[in-house]
Amino acid sequence: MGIQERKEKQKLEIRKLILDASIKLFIEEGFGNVTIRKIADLIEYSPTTVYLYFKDKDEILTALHDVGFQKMQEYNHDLPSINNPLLRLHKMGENYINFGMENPEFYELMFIMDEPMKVIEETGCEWKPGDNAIKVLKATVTECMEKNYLIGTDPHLVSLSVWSFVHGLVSLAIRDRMEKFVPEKELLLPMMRQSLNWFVNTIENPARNQ
Amino acid sequence: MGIQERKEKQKLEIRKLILDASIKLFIEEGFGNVTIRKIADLIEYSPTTVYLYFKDKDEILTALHDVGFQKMQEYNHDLPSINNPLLRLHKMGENYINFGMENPEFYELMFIMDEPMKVIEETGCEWKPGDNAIKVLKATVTECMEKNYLIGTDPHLVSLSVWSFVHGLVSLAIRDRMEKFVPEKELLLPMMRQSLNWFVNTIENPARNQ
DNA sequence: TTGGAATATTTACATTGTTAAGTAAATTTG
DNA sequence: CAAATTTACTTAACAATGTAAATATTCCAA
Repeated sequence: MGIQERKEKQKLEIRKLILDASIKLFIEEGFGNVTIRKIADLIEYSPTTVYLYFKDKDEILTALHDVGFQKMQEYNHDLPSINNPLLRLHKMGENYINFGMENPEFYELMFIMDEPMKVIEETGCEWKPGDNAIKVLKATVTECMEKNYLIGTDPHLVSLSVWSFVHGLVSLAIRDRMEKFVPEKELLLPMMRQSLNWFVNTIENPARNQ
Repeated sequence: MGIQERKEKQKLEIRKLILDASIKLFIEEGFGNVTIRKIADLIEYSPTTVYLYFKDKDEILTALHDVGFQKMQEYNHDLPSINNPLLRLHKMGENYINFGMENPEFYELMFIMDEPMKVIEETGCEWKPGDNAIKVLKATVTECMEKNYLIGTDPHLVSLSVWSFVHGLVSLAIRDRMEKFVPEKELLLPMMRQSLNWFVNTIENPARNQ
C-alpha cells in the first residue's frame, strides 16, 4: 500500500532528524551535550516523541555508532587502488588514525563506549560493522603473508595485533594520555604517523628486500 | 600542635573511608554504582558530608586513579630482578596486561576515562603517576637499544609505540571489542599474551642472535 | 560557661532518562 | 458522511543524580 510506504518513509525521516541532531550536539560539544531534551529541542518535538522512534538513548548511540562505521569506510575509498598489500595495510593504518583523530566522538562510540556493545548483546549479539572492518583487515594481512611481506602463519593473531596497535595510538591520544609524550598538539598526529611507520617497517619481513 | 595533627589524621581517615567505599562500589558493580549518595550510605554519613572532603565527584575519581597507579606498581615488583632488558620489557607488558584485565575499573580510570585528566588539567597539569610509569618504560626501552636488543635511535618513539600496543590490547578487551577475534572468554588472555609474544619477538633485533 | 570555629545534616534545585496518561488529528469503517 | 479507531504527539510526573545554601550540632579555647 502506497500510504503505508509513505508513512514508513516519514518514520525514517524523523529517525534521521533525531540522528542528525544528536550528531550535531556531540560534534559541537562532546557527549555531555547529547541529551534527549536537547535533541528534542533541536528537532522541535517534545522529549517523549523521541521515544516513539528509538527505544532508549542507548539505541540512538548505537545507530550513531553505525553511522561512524560508514564514515570510516569513506576514509578507505582509496585502498583498492593500492596493489602492494603491505603498503595497503600501512594506508589502512593511516586512514584509521586520521579517522579517529578527525572524528573522536564517532571513534569513541565505535571502539570505546560501552553502550553500543550492550545494545548489540541484547539484540542478536552480532557486531556487524565491526566484523566487517575486521574482515578487511584480515584479508590484507593474509595477503601480506602469502606474498611474503610479513613473516608468520597466523593472520588472525597479527591482525589482532595490528588493530590493537593503531587503536592504542588513537585511544590514548583522544583521551589525552599522550601529552607527556607529545606536549605540542600540532606534533601529535605526526608523531602517531611516525609510530605507525616504525611499526610497519619493523614487522615487515626483512628478507624481502629486493 | 598535637591536636591539630590528630584532626588532620581524622580528616585523612574519612577521606580513606570515602575512597574505600567508592572502590567497593565500582569493583562490585561498575561505575554506574558509584554515586555520592551510595558512598554516603556506605560510610554512614549524609551525602553532602562527602563534599567536605572532596571538591566534587571528579576529585574522588582522580584520587582513585592514583590508587590504581599504586596497585599497578605492585604488579611490577618483580621487574628489578630481570637483568635482560628485553625480557624485562616483555614482563612489563605482561604485567600491564594482567593488571588491566584483573582491575578493569582501575584501568579505565587510569587510561580511558576523561574525568581524572580534566581534574589534572585544572590543578597544575602534571600527570605525575602516568609520567612516572612512562619514565620506567622509557628507561627500559633505552637500555634495550643501548645493548642492541632493539634497533633504532629513538627510545621515545618506541616507548610510545610499545605502550600503545599493550593499551590497545587491554582497552579493546575490556570494552568488549574482541569477541569476534576471541569468542571464548577463557581464550582472551592467552590470545593477548600470544599477541604480546609476537610483538616482542618481531621488534627484537634479528641480528642479535648469539 | 560561652562563643566561635569545625563538622554535619536538612532542604532544596536543576538536570537527567524515562513512563503513564491525555489529546488532537488522521484514517478506517460502517 | 458520521462514528470508531488508530496514529502521532504532548503534558505531567517520577526517580536518580550532582551539588549548593541554609541550618544544626559538636567541640574546644577563653
